[in-house]
Amino acid sequence: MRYNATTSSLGSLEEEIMQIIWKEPAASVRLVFEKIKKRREIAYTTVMTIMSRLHAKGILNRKQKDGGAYVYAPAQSKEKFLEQISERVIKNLIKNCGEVAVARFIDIVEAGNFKKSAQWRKKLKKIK
Amino acid sequence: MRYNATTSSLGSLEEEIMQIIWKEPAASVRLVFEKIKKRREIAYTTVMTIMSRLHAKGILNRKQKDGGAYVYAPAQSKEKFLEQISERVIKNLIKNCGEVAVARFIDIVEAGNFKKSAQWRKKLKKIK
DNA sequence: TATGCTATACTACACATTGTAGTAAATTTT
DNA sequence: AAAATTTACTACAATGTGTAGTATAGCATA
Repeated sequence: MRYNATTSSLGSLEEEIMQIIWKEPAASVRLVFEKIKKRREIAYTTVMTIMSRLHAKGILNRKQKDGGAYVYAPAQSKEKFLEQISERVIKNLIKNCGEVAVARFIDIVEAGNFKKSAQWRKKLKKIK
Repeated sequence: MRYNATTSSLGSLEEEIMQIIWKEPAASVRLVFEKIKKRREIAYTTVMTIMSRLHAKGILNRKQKDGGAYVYAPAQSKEKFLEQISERVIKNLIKNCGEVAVARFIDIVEAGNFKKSAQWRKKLKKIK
């Protein structure tokens, strides 16, 4: 276990569940459970606990499907969520590491090849 | 307590101690203890425990001052250390958040004003 | 309507990390 | 040798996360 650390702000199971829910934005515990169960052994209640916690954290919304089981939905789109995390992580990183972080970032982006690189390349260009 | 999260990879006391040691790169527990003690109540052994852990993690080196107390020194310069953290955090962030992180980062840097902004601005320019 | 399946709530435990510090033993200083 | 310091060892609390059992409540069907 362990070694989320440093960024995602979600644990591994939390992450796994969110990935499922973003694809299936109105999911019951059962549904999520079944999907995970296909891959590995896990208890229904484990999934339920995590989804409850995600709800308690405001990451998942839920509503009762006329009296029945809860239907969970992401409180934010995946995009928005990742944006928030990015924002938090980056600001924190810059606060702690300052210029070093900025320099490092540029190097990494320079070196990496991303799918939509054209897009941010354009953005980078704008910064004279 | 708590709420380091997301970046520093060091706890608050660990951080505090490292800041002292980077300024005073050959410090005994006693010295660090005295500095912290000036500001707030803390036990000698608390400082010692953390410095031992920092040593166990490879963040601090130590050597015996001819038989006497340990003298601790940062294993890496502050610069190098921050660089490593930055590297780890950024790569992880990009892995998790991809383009979103890159875009967000650029916006944040654009908006912020840093001391040595000229320096990285020059770097940014190079990326056509 | 009684019974049983399903969902939910509640509770609990393990383990890692970090802050906190006491105690005992070793070593240095006086 | 006595006193003071340093270290090693141990311990505990709080938090976050993964894990899951149990009990209860509610719906569905026999």
